[in-house]
Amino acid sequence: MNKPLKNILLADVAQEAGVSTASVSRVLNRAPHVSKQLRSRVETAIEKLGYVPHGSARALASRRIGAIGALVPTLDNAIFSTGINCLEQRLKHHDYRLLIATYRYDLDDELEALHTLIQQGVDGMVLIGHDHRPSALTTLTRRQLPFLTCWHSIDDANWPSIGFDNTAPAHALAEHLLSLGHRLLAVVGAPTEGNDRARARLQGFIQATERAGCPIPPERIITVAYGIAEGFQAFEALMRLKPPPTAILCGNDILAFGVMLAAQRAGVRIPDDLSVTGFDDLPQARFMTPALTTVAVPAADIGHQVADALVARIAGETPAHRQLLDAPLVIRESTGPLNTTA
Amino acid sequence: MNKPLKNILLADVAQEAGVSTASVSRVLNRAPHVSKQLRSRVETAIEKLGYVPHGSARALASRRIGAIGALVPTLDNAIFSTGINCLEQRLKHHDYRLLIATYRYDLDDELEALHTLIQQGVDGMVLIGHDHRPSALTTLTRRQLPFLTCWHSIDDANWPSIGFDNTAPAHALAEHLLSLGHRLLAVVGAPTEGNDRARARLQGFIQATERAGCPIPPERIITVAYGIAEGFQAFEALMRLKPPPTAILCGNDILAFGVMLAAQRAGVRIPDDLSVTGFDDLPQARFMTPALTTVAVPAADIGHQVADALVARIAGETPAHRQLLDAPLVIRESTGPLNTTA
DNA sequence: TTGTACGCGTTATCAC
DNA sequence: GTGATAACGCGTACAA
Repeated sequence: MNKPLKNILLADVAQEAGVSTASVSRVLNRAPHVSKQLRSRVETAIEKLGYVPHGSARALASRRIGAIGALVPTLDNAIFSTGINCLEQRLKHHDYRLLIATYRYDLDDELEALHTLIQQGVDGMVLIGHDHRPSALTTLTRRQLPFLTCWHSIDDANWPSIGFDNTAPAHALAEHLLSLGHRLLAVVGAPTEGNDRARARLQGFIQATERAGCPIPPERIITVAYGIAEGFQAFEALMRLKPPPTAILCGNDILAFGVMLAAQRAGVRIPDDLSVTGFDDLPQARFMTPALTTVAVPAADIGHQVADALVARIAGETPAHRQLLDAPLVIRESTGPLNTTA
Repeated sequence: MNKPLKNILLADVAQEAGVSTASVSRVLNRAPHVSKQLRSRVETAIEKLGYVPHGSARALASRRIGAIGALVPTLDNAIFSTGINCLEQRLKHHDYRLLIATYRYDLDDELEALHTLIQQGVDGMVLIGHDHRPSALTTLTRRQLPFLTCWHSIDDANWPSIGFDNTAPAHALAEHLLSLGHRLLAVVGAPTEGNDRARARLQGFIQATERAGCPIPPERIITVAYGIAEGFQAFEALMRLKPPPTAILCGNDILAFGVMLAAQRAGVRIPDDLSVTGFDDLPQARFMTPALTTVAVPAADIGHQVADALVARIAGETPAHRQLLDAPLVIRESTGPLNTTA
């Protein structure tokens, strides 16, 4: 059963089938102008010998590796892993593999990982967001490597993108709270350094409140790392303020869950005593008690569309430079009118 | 700034530095017996020309691609994405890239993906669990490809592994409930086909209850897909039973969250009216109200250790064939004594 | 439609 | 220590 100490090469298949190596290669690559008989003879030879093409040799000769690279801040964030999951599945349909690198929101690490992936010879690259080291762009364009950014909506001639507006829904969320009568708002956001999405959301919150003549003072805007525990602690910090906020805008659902769970522990009723909003619409959001008001981020769609568009670019096509997906507000029960009887 | 229409090759570097291509290659690969001066001359030439090694050519000549493959059921499961995240980070330290393929618990897909990754030329392979098509093993061993399985504890001479016991903690969880006086137990488990971990956990539940003389009848063991919504619905189905269970054992934390949130909605108090257990210890678990009793799965550790061990195997070493990590019970507040006053 | 022969960019095996 | 040069395994003009 344990056959090949010596590897079986394309040449062996050619010999077995009694044809040239070029013909075998043609069969392998579904080239046109191959007679039925030749094809079947080659195929049986491949079957018989258990031949498997050598990826690297193939890549070297064809200048195509059959894999694309993805640079992701982290996979330890449900919304990213969902997107990547879809991206990979879709790429598989196009017969592309996925090479992943994470950089934990450190743009220098991202740049380094970019170089590594390019060196590996990826046929295309996916990056998250709009914040990158300038030299990333230089590298990408100089190499003429097809690439795409996602998760943001910034209109930039240099960076083709498939994403959604982070600011507008954030703005709408804040307006929603204001319209419910809330004036004592607070924000629990993710760190904005190297993270344009977090920045865009924060700006949405700030703009809406300033425009309404009720700006959020800096001490009511706190920045914490991604995590339930972080949201939990943020709630505690905010509720120590005098007076405590009547509504908390969170930069993402996980932080919102942390806030909600902390409130539950503290006996603070949502939305009666406190309104809370998230951003992402993770599966949990609608099952929380109360169900979380949030923004539905099209993570799966992005994964699919990025795969399609990037493959198209690799094939030499030029799909839309910028593509905007919908990220609708989902108003649920975690937000309610200001309780004036309290 | 946009230099190379013509790619810069190793030969160009050699010429620029006035040395042979062999020497450049030696410098690149940190080979011994290279004089300081030659090294620095080559390095400045590389710098000056902005040379980047060609991965495929390198792989072809060296028979080493610098990437390992991972076959994962899905990334859309926090516990896997956490593990993969750590795996990737650790691999990076060893200067290896990560090629990912998902198969949605379909073992035929897994086998196909295995072939694809092998064809890509990965230097090693990571698989989840012990359930695989037999021919996967044949392929792996015939190719003499270093590989490792994880997340399970099955002692099998064919499959080296780094994992944890799924059965014992499940057993302990059930015993914990029994010791609290519960006799009307129910199980919400994940599909067991092609998933030895789910099967092992289920067996733990069943064994413990049978041994205690209080077996769980089949209609109280329901199988649902991974997801909050699925757990939610499972709760509703189980509570329609006459009599309803007083404790529910869930196959993973996400299902448990679904059950808890459904209970909350239904006004069923946990643990007073119903005890609930999970499995995984996701970050949320300790923040739920009440905090979830569960089993802490060492996802991050597995990621790290798998990376180290696989790299060691690739380097020709033979680390432990089977390595067991701890998966401790975490008793929190979602389980309590049987309420006899109800 | 099929075959020949060369090129892809490195690494590795020799000599020196 | 360093330099020629032959692999590495396949794709693809070009010729037939």
